[in-house]
Amino acid sequence: MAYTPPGETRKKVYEFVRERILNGSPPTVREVQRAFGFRAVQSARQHLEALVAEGKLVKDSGKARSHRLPELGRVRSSHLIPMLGRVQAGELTTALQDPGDYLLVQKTRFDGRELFALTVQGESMLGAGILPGDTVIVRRQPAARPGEIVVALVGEEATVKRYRQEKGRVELHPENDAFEPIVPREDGEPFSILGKVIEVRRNLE
Amino acid sequence: MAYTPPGETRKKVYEFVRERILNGSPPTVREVQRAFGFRAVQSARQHLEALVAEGKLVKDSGKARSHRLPELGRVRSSHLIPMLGRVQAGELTTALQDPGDYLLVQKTRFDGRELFALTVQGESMLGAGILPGDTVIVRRQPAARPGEIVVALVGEEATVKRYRQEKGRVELHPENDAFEPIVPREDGEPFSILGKVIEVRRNLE
DNA sequence: TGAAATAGCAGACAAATGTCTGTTATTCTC
DNA sequence: GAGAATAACAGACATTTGTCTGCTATTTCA
Repeated sequence: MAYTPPGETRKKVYEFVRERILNGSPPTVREVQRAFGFRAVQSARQHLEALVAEGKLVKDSGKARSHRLPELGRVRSSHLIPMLGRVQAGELTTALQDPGDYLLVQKTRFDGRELFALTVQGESMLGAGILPGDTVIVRRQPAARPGEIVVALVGEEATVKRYRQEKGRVELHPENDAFEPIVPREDGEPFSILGKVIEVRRNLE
Repeated sequence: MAYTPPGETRKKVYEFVRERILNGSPPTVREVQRAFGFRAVQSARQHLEALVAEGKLVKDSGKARSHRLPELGRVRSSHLIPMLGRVQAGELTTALQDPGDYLLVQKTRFDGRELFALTVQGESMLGAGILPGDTVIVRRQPAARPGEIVVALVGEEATVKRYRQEKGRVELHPENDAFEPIVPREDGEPFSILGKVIEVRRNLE
C-alpha cells in the first residue's frame, strides 16, 4: 500500500474494525491486512496497536479476533427478540408471522428471552402517543401495576391498553375517547395480561 | 466430564455459545472445552459440529471463533450512534452531552455515521405521537420533502417539527395547536435543516 | 444379548493467527 | 538539512485454534 498522510489510514482501519465488531465478527490482523492491501502483517498490526494505545479499541493479548470497542462494555449486550405476528389464545406461543423478523434491543437488566415485540393495530392508544404501525416491545409478565401500559389477551385478540384499577376492579383503558374501556364480565370473555410495554418504536422512513 | 444423558450437554453447549455470540465474542472450541470441563477438545467439537448439522449454529470452516447464529445473518448489522445532548450553532458538532451514551440501531441502507439521536424536549409534536422525553433518531441531510418530520436549527436551538411548504415558502409546523409555525423572516433568525427523523423511540420502563 | 447411537477421551497434526526484529520510505518540525 | 515521527514492508517464529484418527464408556432399542 502506498504511503498515506498520517492518521488517514489509521482512521479507516478504526472504522473498518468498528464495523466488523458491531456486525459480530471482529477481524483478525491478517483480515485487516488484506482489507487494506498491506503487504506486511505488521502494517495492520501497527495500526491496531496504536488504536488500542489511543484507547479506541480494547484487546485481549494473544487471542484471536479479540478486539473490542471500549464503549460496548457499557452499551452492548444486545438481544434479538422475536416479532410476534399473532398471539394465540391462552398460552403465548412464539408463533412467528415472519420467522425472519427479529428486533435488536439493548439489554439492561432483563433477560432477552422474556421479551417480544408486536406491531400495534388500531388507534385506541393515540392519546398515549402510540400510533397504528408502531412497534411495542413487551416484557412478559402476568400482572401489572396501575398506570402501566400492557398487552392483554382479550378473547383471542391481543390488545394494547393502559392498566387501571377502578372501583376495586381491574380495567383496560384506551387513550382515545372513541373507544370504550374493557372491563371483566362474569359472563363474557375474561382477559389476561401478557406483559408490560417497555418501549415504543416508530419507523418514519 | 462424566457421561450425561443424550442431548443434555448439547443443549447447554448451545446456550453457552449463543450467549457468547450475542455478547460479541464467539468462543473457540477450546474455550467450550474448558467451560464444560471436557478433557478432550474433540468432545467440545463434537457438540459444536452437531449443532451446526442441526442448523442451530453456522460456521465458517477453518476460521477462529467463527460460529454464528443463523438468524443473525439476516438481522444483524447494527450501528452505534451517538446521543447528542446539545446541538451547536452552525455546524452540527458531535459534542456529546454524555460521551458514554450510544444507541444501538439496526442498519438498513444508510451508513451509521450519518445518524445521531436526540432527546425531545417540549410538547410541540404531541399530535404526531412524539412526546417529551422521546428519543428521535435522525439522519443528517440538508434538505427535506414536505410532510417529513425534521430536526432544524432555529437560532441556536435544535427543534423537531414537520416540514411544510405553504404559499411557496418553507415552514416548520408543530403538531400542537398551542404552538405557532416557524416561518423564515428576512429580519429574524433563519433556520437550517439538520436532518430527517427516521425513528422515534420511547422508553416506558 | 447385541448392534446402533451418543458421550467422552487421547494424542497428534496443520492451518490460522498473534507477535517479534529489523529495514526502508515519507512527512513533519526545528 | 537533520532528527523525530509516522507509514509501510519483509521475513520469521510461537501460540492459538481448527481438524483428524482412533479409542472406550454408557445408553437405547430391537
